Amino acid sequence: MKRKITLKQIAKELDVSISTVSKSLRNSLEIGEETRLKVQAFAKFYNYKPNNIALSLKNRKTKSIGIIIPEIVHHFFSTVINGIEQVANEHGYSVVICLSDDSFDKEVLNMEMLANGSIDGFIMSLSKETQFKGDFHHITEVINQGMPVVMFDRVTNDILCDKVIIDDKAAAYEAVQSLIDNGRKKIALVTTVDYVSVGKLRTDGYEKALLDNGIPFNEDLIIKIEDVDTCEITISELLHDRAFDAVFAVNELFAVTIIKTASKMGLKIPEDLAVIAFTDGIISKYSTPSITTVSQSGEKMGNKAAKMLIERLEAEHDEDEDENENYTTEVIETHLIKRESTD
Amino acid sequence: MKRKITLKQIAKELDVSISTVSKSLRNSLEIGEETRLKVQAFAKFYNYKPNNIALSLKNRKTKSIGIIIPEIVHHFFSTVINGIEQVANEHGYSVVICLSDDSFDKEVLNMEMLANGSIDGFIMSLSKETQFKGDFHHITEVINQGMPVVMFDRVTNDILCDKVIIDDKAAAYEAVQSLIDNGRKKIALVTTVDYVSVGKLRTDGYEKALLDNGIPFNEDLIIKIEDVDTCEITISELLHDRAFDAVFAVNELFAVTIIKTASKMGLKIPEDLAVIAFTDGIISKYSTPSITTVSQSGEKMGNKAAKMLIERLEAEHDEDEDENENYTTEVIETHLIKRESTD
DNA sequence: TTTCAACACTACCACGTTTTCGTAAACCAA
DNA sequence: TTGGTTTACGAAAACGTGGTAGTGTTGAAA
Repeated sequence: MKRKITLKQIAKELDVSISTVSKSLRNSLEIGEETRLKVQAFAKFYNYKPNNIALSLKNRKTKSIGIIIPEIVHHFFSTVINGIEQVANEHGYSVVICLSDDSFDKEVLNMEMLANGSIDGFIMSLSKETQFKGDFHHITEVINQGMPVVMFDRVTNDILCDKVIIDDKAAAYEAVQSLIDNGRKKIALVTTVDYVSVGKLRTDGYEKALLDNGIPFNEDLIIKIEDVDTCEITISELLHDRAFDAVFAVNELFAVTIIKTASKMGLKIPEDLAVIAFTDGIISKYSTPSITTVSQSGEKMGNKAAKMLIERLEAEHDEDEDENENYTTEVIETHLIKRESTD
Repeated sequence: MKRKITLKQIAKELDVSISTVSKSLRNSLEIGEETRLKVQAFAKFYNYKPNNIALSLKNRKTKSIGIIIPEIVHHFFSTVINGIEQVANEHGYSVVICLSDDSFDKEVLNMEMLANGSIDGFIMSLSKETQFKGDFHHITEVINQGMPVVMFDRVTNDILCDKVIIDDKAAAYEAVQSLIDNGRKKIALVTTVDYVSVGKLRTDGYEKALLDNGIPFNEDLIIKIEDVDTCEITISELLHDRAFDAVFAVNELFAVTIIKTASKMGLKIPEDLAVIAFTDGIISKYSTPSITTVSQSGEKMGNKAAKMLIERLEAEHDEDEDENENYTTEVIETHLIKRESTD
């Protein structure tokens, strides 16, 4: 068990000073060729690699970026991480991931833990509880300390920073419009209890599409679901009354559950019931019938978020005191992926 | 934009020495109460938090653990990360994640990047390419430097370290046995090209179950699939001949594809074709019909792996030179989750 | 012979912490 | 007063690195 070798050890071994070793390895001209080569050979032999921690301390840069998301076992978030990691890696950054479990306290804790020097900047999506509370002091604090933050998907207007989102309202509008175009009149919206920003926006889009097409907006057709496992009853009752002939679900889990319930009742998809879901994940693709979805390219969001963050990190160096923080909000394109659940 | 405050700044501001500040904050008795309280109040007011990087450098401990996995957009791996994160968090560790994309080079690169001080230990699952090449020098090197490594799922016998696996062979055996118990005789195995260790083991279990039940092992019933998207043809041909009445698939993607293909051909599941898949993910749960699977609790694997690693990290401190590395291999229990795709 | 540059290298500082050791001042007993 | 202990604090080293500013030697030009 040989510990990693340091400059100091090399210096001692070769009987030169630490600086000589350091300079030799960086090919400085101040060092004579003989010494330089000797040091380099020695370093190579012992596989010398500078210690990241020491470098971080010295440069005040860790070359790693912190990601805070509500959960990781979720296709959308995994793809975002994937997207972030790609760009980060290209630029020599590593990613540190913390999960908030949709809890405010964990989000705060994790941010504080990472903010004390561990990372150079944050990419995050708000936890449900944080959105509900509307308490963002932990984020402002981090930003005030000069640490750049990029928010994605679940963002808030209360914080000024770079953001990456999709146009939830427009996407929902498009989805509902396509149902209407196919002759559907009674379109239900299946959503979550809506303190989460995106749920609200999607509902807005749904409503607008209806109204623009002269279809009255009916509160009874908005089904709010707290827990997926208990929603079957509600849905089957409504289906029994043939209260609607199409469904727009805010996520694919709701969609697939509805389809399963409807199928059990003998309804044909899409003839008797058309279904569109938000968020394109694996379930939609492999469900029977496969589900038409609104794509929400997590990878692209991740790419973009990482790019924005890294750009800001590298820029900071130069400007320094230039306080014109022109934050931008990037909107990622969505489109409808037509599959078997619609005609 | 106020930068984070340091001990030095506090010291200067209060006109005491750095050591006094440090000691006051750690409630050392050597410091008089008056000074101590003054310092603490000041520190609290300016929200002083020790710098993690400096602490890491001093303590030679980063309190973070590195995870290297082939990909993150994969339910199994997400759950493992989840499991690791839970335990890590409880013990005050953060996790740094790097993706190998199943590439040997990226795996090596990422490990080298993290090994230079960024983390205290690794939890990893081998990339396909690494398993194929059989080149593990990057891992031995890290271990030789005294950095503990825990491998999970895709492991190798060529490396001595702690491991967390499931008994792939036994699990496959159990699955196939259950098909046989239900009267199936012509059982196909759908697997990947098998340089990945687990594929091999599952095949072994499949074979053993057949032989133990006096069913001849038929090479033609082993279907090796390179790419999911192109496998439909192969499968439909075989199904057409009614070459088999049951399928054991090494992952749920294969399983769901088979079910879709069979359904299109008018076959009834499970009457005409029973299906069991390895790896319990969301697809199996929400597919129609839902798929019977071998559970492979990623979360438990993650929990266990993290526990093993952290235990070793905390222990190291004491023993130090005690070289009796008694590595263990933990086997996580699996069980069959019966769903609609079998009778 | 002096001076000046080039060369080859070393000293020192800073990054932020903790910790060991040291020491001045105050107090007490003899 | 002397010697010893306690109280309250400070100096400095260490972790590993990298940059700036020296320092001393040599050789050559003035």
